[in-house]
Amino acid sequence: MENTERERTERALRLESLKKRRDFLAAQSGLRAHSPAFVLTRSKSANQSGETRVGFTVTRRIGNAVVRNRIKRRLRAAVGAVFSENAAAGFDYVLIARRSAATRNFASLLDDMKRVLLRLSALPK
RNA sequence: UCAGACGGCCGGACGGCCGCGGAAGGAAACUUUCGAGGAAAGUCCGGGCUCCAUGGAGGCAAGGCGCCGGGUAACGCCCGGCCGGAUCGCCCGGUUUGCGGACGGUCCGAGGGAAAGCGCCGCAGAGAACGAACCGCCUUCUGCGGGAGGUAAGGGUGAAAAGGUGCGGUAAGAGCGCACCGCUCGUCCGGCGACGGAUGAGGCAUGGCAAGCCCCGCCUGGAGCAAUGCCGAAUAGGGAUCGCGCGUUCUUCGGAACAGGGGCGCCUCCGCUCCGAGCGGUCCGGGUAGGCAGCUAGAGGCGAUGCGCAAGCAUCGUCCCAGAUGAAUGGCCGUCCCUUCUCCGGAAGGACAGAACCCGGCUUACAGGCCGUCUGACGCG
Repeated sequence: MENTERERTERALRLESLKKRRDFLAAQSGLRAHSPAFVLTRSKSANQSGETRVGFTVTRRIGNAVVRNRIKRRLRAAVGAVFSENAAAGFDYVLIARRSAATRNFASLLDDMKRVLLRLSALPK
């Protein structure tokens, strides 16, 4: 069951990465904001570790292994550039990639991410 | 020079600034160094490695393989041959449409056995195989419609039609006879062998399909790195041990009497029956999450020399070249190389595709480029 799920969605890590399936599910059931290349979700409450953790979800529908790897790397690079200043500390984030994440201009990707983080902060708790 | 076929190779290059994974050094900050592919893919074969099973030999079943020799750890892979087929060139016989044979080039072939047996051979065609008569041909009979007999030369059908061509022969024909070619069998010679050559005999009915069953020969235990080994929380449960406790009295320590609690639908009495322990500490073994090992120096890469037609092998030298585990290669910039678009200033993009224990193969995907061989066209000498 877990195995087939893993095969179907294939997730990745960074910053302090999410590793457990239940952590992914928790973050995805929290707050949610959309952008052209990805969807960003954040857990409802801070985790125990106090560190900001990020996970990536790139489903098999997006493309083959090469495309999925590229998307994870680009999103990871964007997170590294933006999160330290703009993200809420201690929360779990999950980025769900869309197809255009592979080709969207990187500067636009950074703008998207800043905007989406602001929107999440503005939403009611 | 261009085009096509086949084979082999490469598959964007260099640099800068931020980051990522491993290793080494360091007390640390950090430094140094390495970091995806020819297919990493499909998981189709062959092995290494690990665990399980397994006395020896033989037989049966199932599955796989199938010309010969060599290469290899091994293979269903590779190399070199043989044979067969397709095609092109050239020569010869013959003839002038065609046909047969020899030689050479290129390509293709799951290429043992079809006079062991069974089965199948659509459509067309008379007939697709216990040697066949639709038309035709010949002989003969006739009531002129046709009948009987002979005949595989000709026509027609088909992927395939009962050895081929020619001459003789005949009523017409036929290996019926002869020559050449082909076939089968024998002998001799050459070759390790598949097989080839020569020669003799036999006129020589006995089609194709075995990636249909089958026959013959050879090979074969099973599962896989989520293998397997080690370490090992929290929580629950198991065992050992210590402390306190385990109603009262008696005891020969087995128990007995009384008291207490529960059940027999409910209340009272009586009767019967059942229950009487735990709590805390320490330690032990199994074992889950998790962690470590397996995990990368290898049938290894590169170079030289020697052997071999080649696949490849041997010797020497030299190099260390990913080891992640929600899984490391990214972002930005500059110069150059290609491709596309263009308002000629520039803009966009870089084939197929991402290691997961490791090798040898096969298959499939692949923009563009380079080299070689062959064929054709044009040009030059």
